[in-house]
Amino acid sequence: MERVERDPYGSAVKLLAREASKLLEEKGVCIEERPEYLVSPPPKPEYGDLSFPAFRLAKPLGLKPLEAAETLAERVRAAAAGSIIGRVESVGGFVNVFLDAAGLARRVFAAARTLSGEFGRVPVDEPLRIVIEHTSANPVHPLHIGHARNAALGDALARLLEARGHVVQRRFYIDDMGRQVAVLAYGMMKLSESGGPAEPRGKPDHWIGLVYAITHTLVDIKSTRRRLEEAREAGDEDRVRVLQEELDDLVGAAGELRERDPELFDALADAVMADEDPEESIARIARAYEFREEWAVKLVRSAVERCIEGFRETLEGRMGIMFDKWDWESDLVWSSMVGRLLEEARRSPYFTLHKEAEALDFKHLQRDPEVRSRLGLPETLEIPPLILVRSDGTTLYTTRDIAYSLYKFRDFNADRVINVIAAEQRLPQLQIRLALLALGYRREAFNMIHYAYEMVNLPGVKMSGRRGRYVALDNLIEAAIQKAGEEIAKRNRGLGEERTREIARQVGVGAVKYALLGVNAAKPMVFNLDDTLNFERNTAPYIQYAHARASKILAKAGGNIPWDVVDYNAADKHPARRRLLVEASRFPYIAAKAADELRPELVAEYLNGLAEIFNTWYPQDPVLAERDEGARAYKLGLVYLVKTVLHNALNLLGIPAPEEM
RNA sequence: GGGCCCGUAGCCUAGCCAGGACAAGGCGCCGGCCUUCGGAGCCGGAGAUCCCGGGUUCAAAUCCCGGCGGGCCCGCCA
Repeated sequence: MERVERDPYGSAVKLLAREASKLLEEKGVCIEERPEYLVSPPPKPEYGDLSFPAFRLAKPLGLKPLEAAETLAERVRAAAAGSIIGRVESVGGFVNVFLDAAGLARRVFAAARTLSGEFGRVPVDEPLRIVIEHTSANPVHPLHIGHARNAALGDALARLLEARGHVVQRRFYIDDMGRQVAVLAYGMMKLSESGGPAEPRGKPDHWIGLVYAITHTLVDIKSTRRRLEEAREAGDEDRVRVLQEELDDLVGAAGELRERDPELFDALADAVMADEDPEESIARIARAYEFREEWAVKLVRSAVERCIEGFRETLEGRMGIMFDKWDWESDLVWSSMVGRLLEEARRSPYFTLHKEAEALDFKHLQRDPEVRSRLGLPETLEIPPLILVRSDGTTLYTTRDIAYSLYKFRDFNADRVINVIAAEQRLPQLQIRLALLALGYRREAFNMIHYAYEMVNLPGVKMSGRRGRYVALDNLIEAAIQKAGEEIAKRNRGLGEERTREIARQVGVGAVKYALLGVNAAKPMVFNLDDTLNFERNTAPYIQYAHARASKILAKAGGNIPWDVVDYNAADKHPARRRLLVEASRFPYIAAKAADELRPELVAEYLNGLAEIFNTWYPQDPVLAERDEGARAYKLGLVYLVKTVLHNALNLLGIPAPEEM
């Protein structure tokens, strides 16, 4: 049991790659740093299960392409004894490998059987301690679909890395020191002063979002009116026109907001309009909070806590995306961590004064060739000096983020920190790494990864948190669950109301996650709810359905598989059966690759392919009707393998796999 | 002005970093399959200047150079 091979397929890949490397090494040449990348499944089944383009080796070995392929094939044949590599052919410069299906099945079945929920985990030799910070949405409005992409990615990365044996910590950064939070707090203050409804109605973050949007819009209306007034007095026609347009737009937004809660809106409107200078009131709250004055702490924290409560309901409660730590930006400042960082900055050779403000200048640092190559800096990129402290003595977001970056390394004794943050934050993320270098934190700078993802748009929706124009993630998920429930009800097999609801939740949430994870993070995407809810191919429900079918076949067989009588020679007797075995065996290899390359979409793509192959196979090669005892046992073993892989792979993406649906 | 990302059938996506065997799937469209373990299914068909132009190579969707189109970023905002 302890000697079970976790990844037989991967071993075959490695054997092929190793023989190619050795061949080159013996000749004293070195071209490909990792020949493993050259091993791939060939385009046609008659070419075998694995192929290696041996043309590459021809020139360095001083051979003709066909000779090189034959030489390598010969070596692989010799090395293949006792492995799952069967026939090895040399065709047109390729080395094609046919796996021994019976041997492969024997090993993979044993692995799936003994490892079960752990099957697919291939631990690295030297596990790392890795922090993943993700989602970290501004706590002033509900989460939307963009945050969902962030959360789904962060969670999937964490799961993938854990499956690789790394020790992972998930953190959420609560950015409570920005102006946006001060605006929200101001709104809350005015609300309680005016005796308006000061307690959340409905989900707390939705309510907070409304208070924030109303307050922000009212404050903007007030200041726009004032500027309009000034422009009129100055007789600046063009400016008057522009401001008038802006004001009309704001008033329109205010109208929309009022419709959502007239009582709340009117209470806030009266209070804000009565304020001489809202901007100053907001700035006062921000300052008082930074200096930890009790009234401000109470005010801000209670508002932000409500919003966070809503976030947790959505992320942890609904989506199953859990966090280990919730870090408050304000704690960093109050704890003097930011202060100490500034001390260090002032002693740095890169410290400079930019006008009145304290700053770091990276001009010299970015010429360092190692810095350039490791951070991937383009030659001509001009990185602006990074202001650390305003001339009024207050800190900036990025300053605090530098302190936070160090904190993440220290608090968890981390080897690596991955920040899942929108692609538009590239420059500030780069500046943080440069700042760490400037302060002498090389290890941290080179081990902090910005995992950038592009925007998610909803068709026909222009989002604006400040104006309250957004589609909340809760509503999208709700729609997905609703639709899933209808589909389940259509099939109507007396699952019972509660069970139906639970499965609908798993299917709906899974569909949303899969849609977000299936596309490479570097691509901007349009989230089309109709497509997501289509539940056809290339969706989570399609894959979950295959899993449910597999589960059902096993259940009908009585729940246990007669492993003792499995006839492994049955593996090769049917083309679709054989193909399914090979594809299912690829899982540990794929999971390891997806983890090492931080690419959850590889798992998503793999899952879809496996489900498809399973769906092709089972109607043409029935399991339960099989008369031969050994073959039937083999097929049950295969179904078990597929079910295990589907389950575990979905789990890597944070998607549940119901037994029935 | 500079930098980064993206550009593959009507639409969406994989392949690009690590160049190789007829560019792989999905949606939509057309045609089949409910007498077989649940049809959220299966089988078949039509549909592609891989944005354009050069270059490197035995071989380019993939690498290099130059363009074009779209997105994002260049605040004492966050």
